[in-house]
Amino acid sequence: MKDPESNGRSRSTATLRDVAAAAGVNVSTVSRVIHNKGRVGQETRTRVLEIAKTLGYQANPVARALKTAQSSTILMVVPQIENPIFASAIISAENEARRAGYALLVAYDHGGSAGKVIDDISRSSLVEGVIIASFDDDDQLRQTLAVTDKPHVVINRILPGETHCIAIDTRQASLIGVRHLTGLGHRRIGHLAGRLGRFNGEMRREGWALALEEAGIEAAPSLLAEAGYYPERVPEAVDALLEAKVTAIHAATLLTGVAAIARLHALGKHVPNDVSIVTMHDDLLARVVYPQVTTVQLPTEEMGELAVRRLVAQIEQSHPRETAPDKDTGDVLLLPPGSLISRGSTAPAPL
Amino acid sequence: MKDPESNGRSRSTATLRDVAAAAGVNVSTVSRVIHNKGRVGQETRTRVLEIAKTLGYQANPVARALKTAQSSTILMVVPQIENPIFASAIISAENEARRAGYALLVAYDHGGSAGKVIDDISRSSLVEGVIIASFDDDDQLRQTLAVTDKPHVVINRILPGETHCIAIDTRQASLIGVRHLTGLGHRRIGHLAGRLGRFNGEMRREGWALALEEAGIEAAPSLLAEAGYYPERVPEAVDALLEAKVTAIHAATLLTGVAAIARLHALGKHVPNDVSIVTMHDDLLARVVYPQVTTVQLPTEEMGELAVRRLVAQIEQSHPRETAPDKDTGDVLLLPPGSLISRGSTAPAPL
DNA sequence: TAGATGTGCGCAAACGTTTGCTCAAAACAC
DNA sequence: GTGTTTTGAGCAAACGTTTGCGCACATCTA
Repeated sequence: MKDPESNGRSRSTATLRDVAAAAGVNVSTVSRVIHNKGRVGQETRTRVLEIAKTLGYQANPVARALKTAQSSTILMVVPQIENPIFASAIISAENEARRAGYALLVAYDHGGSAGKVIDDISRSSLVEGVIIASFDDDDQLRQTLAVTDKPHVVINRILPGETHCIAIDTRQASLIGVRHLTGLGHRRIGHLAGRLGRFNGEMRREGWALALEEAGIEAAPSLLAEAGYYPERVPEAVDALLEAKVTAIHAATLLTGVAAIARLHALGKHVPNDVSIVTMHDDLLARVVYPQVTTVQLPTEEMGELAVRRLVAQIEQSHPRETAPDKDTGDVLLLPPGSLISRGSTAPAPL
Repeated sequence: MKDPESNGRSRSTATLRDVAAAAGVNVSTVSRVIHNKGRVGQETRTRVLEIAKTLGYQANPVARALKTAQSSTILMVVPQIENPIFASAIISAENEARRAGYALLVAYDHGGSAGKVIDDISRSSLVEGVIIASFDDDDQLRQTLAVTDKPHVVINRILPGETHCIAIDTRQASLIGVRHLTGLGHRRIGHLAGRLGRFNGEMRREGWALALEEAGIEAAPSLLAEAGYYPERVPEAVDALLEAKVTAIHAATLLTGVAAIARLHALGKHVPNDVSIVTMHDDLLARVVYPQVTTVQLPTEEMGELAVRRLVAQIEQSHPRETAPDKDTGDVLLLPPGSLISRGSTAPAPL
């Protein structure tokens, strides 16, 4: 404040002006050199570059953001962080963002509406786009998105009417999982459902029903029990399925699948001899319990990565950068699941 | 670009100038009103405030950051996000940061050195401080911190020589857990160790040894098996402990504790009748397996929250804000663990 | 040799704030 | 009524960039 010159050099990083002065050129020249933009002579270019390096020049991202109105920051809102699906999506998103030169803000939507979170953050920070995963219902989410005029992509679900969504085809994942069971000779296969009436809950239920249909089995209502994402609701649901004499359970989420195994243990049932369990998403959790869980891989990392890729594409098409525009701007995207990982929780149906 | 006036109003949010113009005052006056700084007449103040509201004025955080050299952004680097300890620390940190008016960048240190990550991000974004959790060894981490001239606080470990560290007293947590076992009459208590030689690994081992000592039991080397944080190393370690005829195992982490239970199951041992298991950190995971895991609560959320509080205190003392300086700037902090949660994985020692 | 075309670079305005200075008017003291 | 303090608000510089414009000089073409 009192001695800007020396302050600028001693305390903080060198500024464009410092470099310019040292190189005996104008700041604009330095700027052009840095960005490889405009015409600059070869010798000045190398000289400037060299001086910039020795001075350790680092462009001030804030100043750049102010001038260009691009903050290179994106926001990702998730409803849970402990959910391994989101955890892995976050990791891959952060990575991809960094690679694309963006910083990723991660916010946690406390079960409340995501809108408030976005507002809060947009107020204190300038975000250029939002990746949003939310458990809000369709209308609520649409409303949230309507308020935010920024580019956005919705992940982990398809929001009808919304152009940019990336979800995983969990119907297909369910189909694969349940087919494995029918292939093992199971006929009475229960579905430990996620939240019915919501996108993912329904998709999974449909996949289960489809597989049964394929095998010529009726998807009786008694074979369906809802537990949402809440392990504490699992015991009751499992008990209901046992009541229906199932020999196998297809769990909509890894967590509830594991909880189901625990419940069966507690009841003295053997997994997989008495009851087989199959679920989806292959995470560490599937491998630390006994028996290890048969599951269907879900491309969660791909989802996170693609989300930022698409978001960045949107952002940069509104204010084009130097990079060639990515063609990858399809609309709704439903990623196919990976393959089935057969582990100890499934076995042929008892005779 | 071509018509800044209308652009400013129509496209983006209203600017300070817009408000000033509408109120018939100078921008500086508006600025002062917004910040409650300097002398402004009562009537102008209310008028400006009103106009600002109807125009939906939102201060541009980037411009402010440029002028004040405060970006109100902090960075948190963690080595794992799927580790429930970090996950909960992240959540609480993000929350506290938001409350304090800061945005939280979360980055994932890919097992590599944290230094590179910090560099990367600092380049693209202006962070004012860093919260860092790292598995790097002491020297490496010290080096990383030395390069970064920003305020920082280290969490999840005590780094000797570093002033701002917040860790959890896992020695005490181990002590509590193992005491529970000795209280149940166990005499042969194995320790499924974390990474020995590292802060947390050692603390936990020490706590275990201490509790044994208290009970007049020798901490024989055969009672110690290292598995790090890696579930895949657990089976072998558990087998070694069984070889040593343990009746109880104290696992250094929740994850390896759960994996130990799985291994015992696989071997046909009953938990807790044959072998009791106690571990630490009470997370969802502890409650979705069978039997549910006896564990010691860890104040991980408090750690995250305190970390940003301390960091913010550091930041604001270097360039004071209007808020009164928090007194809470003690140095190394070792948070006491919570209480023992007794669940199904522990039982009295077999006779 | 004169014009036309390029090339390399400086000038200065802008992005939206914050803040020290200045100064007129209002309020007070005597 | 004059002189002094206080109050309210405008002016303008600055934060570190980016970029359109323009100018001087070099290079070509006829």
